[in-house]
Amino acid sequence: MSLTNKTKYALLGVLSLSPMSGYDIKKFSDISISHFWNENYARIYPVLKEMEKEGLVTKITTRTAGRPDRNIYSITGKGLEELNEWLRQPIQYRPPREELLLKLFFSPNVPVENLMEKIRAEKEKYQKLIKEFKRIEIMITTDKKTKSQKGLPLWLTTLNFGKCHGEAVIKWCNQTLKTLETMK
Amino acid sequence: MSLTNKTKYALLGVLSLSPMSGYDIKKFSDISISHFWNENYARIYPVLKEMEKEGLVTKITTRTAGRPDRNIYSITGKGLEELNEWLRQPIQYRPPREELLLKLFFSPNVPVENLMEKIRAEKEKYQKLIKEFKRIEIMITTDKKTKSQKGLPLWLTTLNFGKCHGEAVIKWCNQTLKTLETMK
DNA sequence: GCGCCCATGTAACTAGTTACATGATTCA
DNA sequence: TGAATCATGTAACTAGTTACATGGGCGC
Repeated sequence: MSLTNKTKYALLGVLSLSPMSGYDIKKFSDISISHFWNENYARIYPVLKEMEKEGLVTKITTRTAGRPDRNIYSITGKGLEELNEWLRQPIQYRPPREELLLKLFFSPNVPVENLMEKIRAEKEKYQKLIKEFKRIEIMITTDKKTKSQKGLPLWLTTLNFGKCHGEAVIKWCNQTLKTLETMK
Repeated sequence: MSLTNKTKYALLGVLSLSPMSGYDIKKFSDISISHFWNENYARIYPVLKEMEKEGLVTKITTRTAGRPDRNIYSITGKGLEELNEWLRQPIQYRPPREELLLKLFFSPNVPVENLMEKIRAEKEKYQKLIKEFKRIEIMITTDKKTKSQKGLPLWLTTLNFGKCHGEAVIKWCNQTLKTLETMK
């Protein structure tokens, strides 16, 4: 157990909900966890293969006429164990890389209007995101498939994180725009 | 101009404040920008060499008895130009990877107490950080060397980001702890 | 006819981390 | 006496991105 290959655990997490192909995993993660976690095909396919070797998942290939074959992966008992073991471990934080703050920090000679442009873009980005989070919240608390799922309270918790975080960023943007205004 | 090698721009940014050795850059960034940007020696030294080749910095080696040689790098006109060009570009966002949220999302079968432990740790982490930010704010607005610097208002802005963000996380932690309490 | 969707994958690359090596000096 | 600081660097590795290749089906 390495604990460092996070892609592995993300895939195990998705497969713990339902058996899926690599393609399905990508689509599912794009609509469910992409606001806080991202995976792409170039990682998904090789890692699925590795996991099969390790006995964490099993593969069944299905054929449909006129469609490419699908490799459906199911999580095994061993996979569930490894996932749960990882879930219980404390969070490992990675060094932050906030490009916006890095740029701001070194920008005393950049025209204030350019900085304000960036802050406005940031604000708009989060305004849209918050709307998106609200839409998702309504969707998953309404949809029959999701609203009775055991995971729902925790899913709402991750959405709430997005909301709190977004509101904080917008607040900061407003304060920063005021500060920049005085620097004109 | 690649725009993708962010380490390069971080180093140019630091060197735009003052000529420094790789070692100095590391120490400086650890105390000034490490809360939102991190660099380590294994990147700093090779990137400084590349930048010298590109004519973005120049190197002077100084000797002091009983000390290792120091390679002092100074930013050139070309380096300043490239830095400023980059600073004006819009922010490039990287795909998020929030391990805490990823774990939460897939944790319906993890004991609630374990989840609360994680949230409490997160809350404590940010409480400490906010204290640290306050300390830094007092320091840089008091210290003679920093308080009259042109960059000060922007530095305070990055600190304020940390404060807003930290407060939001703590708020979310409190709400989440309440939710988890009802799931016991 | 064009472009998107389905579906799997590889190659080549860039970014970033960890561990190691050296060796004198200073401080507890 | 042992740990930390000064100072530079390399090797080996892991993580992650971008671009490419394949080829039928389907909607506009």
